Amino acid sequence: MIDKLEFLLALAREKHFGRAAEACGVTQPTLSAGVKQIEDSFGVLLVNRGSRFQGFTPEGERVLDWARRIVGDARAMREEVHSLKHGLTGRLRIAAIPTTLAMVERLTTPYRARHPNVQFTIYSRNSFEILDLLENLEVEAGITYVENEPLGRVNTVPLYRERYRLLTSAEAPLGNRDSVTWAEVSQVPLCLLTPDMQNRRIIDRLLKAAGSEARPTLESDSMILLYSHVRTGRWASVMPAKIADTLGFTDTIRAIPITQPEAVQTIGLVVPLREPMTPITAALVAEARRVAASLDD
Amino acid sequence: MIDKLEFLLALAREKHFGRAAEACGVTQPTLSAGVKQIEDSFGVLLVNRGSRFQGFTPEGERVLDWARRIVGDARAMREEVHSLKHGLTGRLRIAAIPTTLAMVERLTTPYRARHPNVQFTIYSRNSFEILDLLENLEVEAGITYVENEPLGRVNTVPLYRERYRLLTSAEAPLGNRDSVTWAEVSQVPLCLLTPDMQNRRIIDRLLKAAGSEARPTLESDSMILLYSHVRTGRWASVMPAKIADTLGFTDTIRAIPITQPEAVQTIGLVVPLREPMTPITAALVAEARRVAASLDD
DNA sequence: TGGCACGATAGGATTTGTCTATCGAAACGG
DNA sequence: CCGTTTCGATAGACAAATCCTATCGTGCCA
Repeated sequence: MIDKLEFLLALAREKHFGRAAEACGVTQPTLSAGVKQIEDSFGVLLVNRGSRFQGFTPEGERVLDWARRIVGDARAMREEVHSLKHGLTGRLRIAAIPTTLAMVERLTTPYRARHPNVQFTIYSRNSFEILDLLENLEVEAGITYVENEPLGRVNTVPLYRERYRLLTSAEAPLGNRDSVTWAEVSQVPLCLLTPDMQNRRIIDRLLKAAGSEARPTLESDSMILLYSHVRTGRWASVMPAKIADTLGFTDTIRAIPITQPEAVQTIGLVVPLREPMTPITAALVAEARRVAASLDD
Repeated sequence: MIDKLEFLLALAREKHFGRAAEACGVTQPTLSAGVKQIEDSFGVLLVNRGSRFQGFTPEGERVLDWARRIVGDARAMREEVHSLKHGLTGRLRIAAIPTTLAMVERLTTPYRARHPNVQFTIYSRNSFEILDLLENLEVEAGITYVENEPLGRVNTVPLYRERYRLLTSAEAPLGNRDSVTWAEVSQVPLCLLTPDMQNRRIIDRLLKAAGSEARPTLESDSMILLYSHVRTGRWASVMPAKIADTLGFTDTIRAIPITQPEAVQTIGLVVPLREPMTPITAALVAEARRVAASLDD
């Protein structure tokens, strides 16, 4: 029964019987039969199909919702029992928005010290994708903005507040200032994240509020790419203070606070709303609570 | 998998492999094998056995906790899908403490008017048993005291406040009074519920606070038995006002308010803490919310 | 109108589940 | 102290389910 529900989850993820089957480690006929069997047992069609996958029926969506919960609970059960015997082991998967990647180490390092047998997988994703991964049980936790956009059925642990800096060469215009306004920043050609990132949307909003538009000379979904450009001293960018502090720049690069308005966004850990949490997740939440105080200065 | 978890729940309930098997509609070897299989798949012993059932291991208790949730969710899923197609059907099982039995009709009558295809099963149980039945998914809802003793993982909907009356013949001592004190009540021989009932414990406590002891001439766990005795006019009792009003007594029986202290206990509907609730349970909660206002006068 | 992608179906091998019958250990009763 | 009973485990046979390979049918697209 639970296996069949996993079939449904895979199908929702892949939107394709063949790939879903592969993801479950079975053949396509097996997955088809499994889905059909659930449908028969409920007496309701769950998947609309006409020679190819066409999404779920309303009943299917409801079943999917329950399936996520039941499968998640079943995994949590296994994990908890296992950890009672062997301590914390397994894999902790986290999805984080790019601007937070440099601080993930602040969580993983003490976590690993406490639980050396846990392996990590960290994905760099935008905030929508993170919620999707959480929903579909593909990650145990996310790190993203926690107060702007609606999050869904999750628990959040605030980690720190993000403040913004203009990163630019000391020689460049504005390079000698102690603080700049968003209006001034908007006049500078910037390296920014792509617009699918919430950080970029926030910056766009702030610039617009200052009466201007963002004029990025360079966009990327990779922080390391932006970072490497800024390091040359020939490109400017707006980044969270935390990144600038963590990565460290050369002397010729200045990180200038941006005021008017002093924009503050709360970054937090996001975990599925499950009671109780899996041991691996619970340990991460505990770590986040500990770390939060020291992060937010 | 889910079937095996049901085996575990049955075993926890019956504390006996044979009876648990019977409850699941399988033979004892089948249930034994099912339990063993879960143990093997987890690599942990869940049940202590030495020629007979000796309870669960700590790991077993944790698994049991998850099993209750998973099995409950699986049932809720089935029920919800079914109700999407056929409207509300099935059986609604409620366990209520005896003193509330006379008012259950106030819930079931409007419920049935709205959902004529739902069948009811109502159990008369004490408050501990009710929580046990809820925990083990053997009833969908309970009706009991909601603020005194700890309840566990449940949602509550207050229904009404219980006040106490001395039921006695007009000819008897105190029979001509407009109100009596608990101290006075303690002097009268009473018909009361047995001490496993919370109502009885509350009355005992009130009498003790008034400096006396309960001196029941007759104890029973059945309200109809107490009621029939009191109706003769030859026995006295302390009952909630709601009962006296609902059942109606002959002219010669008086229901005298008991003061000092004016004792008030909140009675409420109790349902498992599940999100979302099963449709049948959700409808009951909705009914309870509607009825609560009109009940509490 | 072929070619192709995708899901359904058929048939057969394997695994899993369940039953009856029986065993062995512990508890019970005289 | 020794039969008797109770309870759960085990063995073996049978039935049911699951899963695979191979193939079919349909709609889509060039």
